[in-house]
Amino acid sequence: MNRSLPDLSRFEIECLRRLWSRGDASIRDVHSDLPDPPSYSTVRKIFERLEAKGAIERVRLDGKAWVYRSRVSSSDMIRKEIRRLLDTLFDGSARPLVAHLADMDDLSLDDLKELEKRLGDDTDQTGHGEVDEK
Amino acid sequence: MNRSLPDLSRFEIECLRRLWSRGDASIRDVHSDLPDPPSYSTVRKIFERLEAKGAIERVRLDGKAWVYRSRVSSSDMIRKEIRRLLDTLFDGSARPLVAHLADMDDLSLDDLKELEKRLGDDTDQTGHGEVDEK
DNA sequence: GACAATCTGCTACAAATGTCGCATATTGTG
DNA sequence: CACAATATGCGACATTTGTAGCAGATTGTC
Repeated sequence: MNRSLPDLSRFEIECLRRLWSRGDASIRDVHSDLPDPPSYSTVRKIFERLEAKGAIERVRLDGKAWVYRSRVSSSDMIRKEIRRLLDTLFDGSARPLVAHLADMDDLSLDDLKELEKRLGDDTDQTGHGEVDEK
Repeated sequence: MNRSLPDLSRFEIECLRRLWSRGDASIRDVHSDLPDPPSYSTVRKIFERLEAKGAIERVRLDGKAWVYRSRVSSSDMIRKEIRRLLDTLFDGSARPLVAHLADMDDLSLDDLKELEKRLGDDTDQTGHGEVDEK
């Protein structure tokens, strides 16, 4: 069971995402990947909290810098967040979400068609794939 | 232009939703609609903040209680939140979101098909419709 | 008109978040 | 080996959120 994924803040997720795409990485790495990064100290604090929440762990020392690794899969976390949104905005159902999405022109007819096709097979089609699964 | 919708917290949105479905309502109304309500005082504080953020306004006095009204449309706020999720989790694109949704079994092939059909006409098909638009 | 009910305006807090700076230890380089 | 660079451990705040209690004003009811 992977229950009880930690509750993460927006920025914490932002940082965690870099870890997902990088695989193991140092704070410096993540800091430089951030689009509009705050001070290095700030990112370090985020890592400290992510670690306290059990979302990441230190795997080894690279020189004098720690190399971190995500302990939660991106899929699980993404689902958790989606569920959260669904519960906050609607009553948990996904339909209205997608309807809004289409309404926002963020989803085309073609997108829908392709997703439909994908729903046929049951491979992971999230377009993400676990980047960092230990 | 309705730009600059206020940033609302989860609970603030939770309360705002009751206002959306109720139309004009008092704090007491919303408080009793809440599934697992904190103290009345707490809800009042939320209203105070929603008002400070410009998300709601007082429309009249009913007895000695204020009647509030949402100043933001549910659609706009919902879109804002969806966008926020999209930006936080993915890189702003909706496709992976829907893919995950389907993956989570929250969206069936039929749902997708119906949405597809809906995309044809361009009526509001969010299944929500503005409940309270002044 | 007296009173109980209850709404309001304030105030207070604890916890979570976002943001940093500093002093010390460690390291790679010339 | 001496030093500049830089990662770390800690501590410090300001804001935002969630939560609540109190005193005084207002109101509906008997």
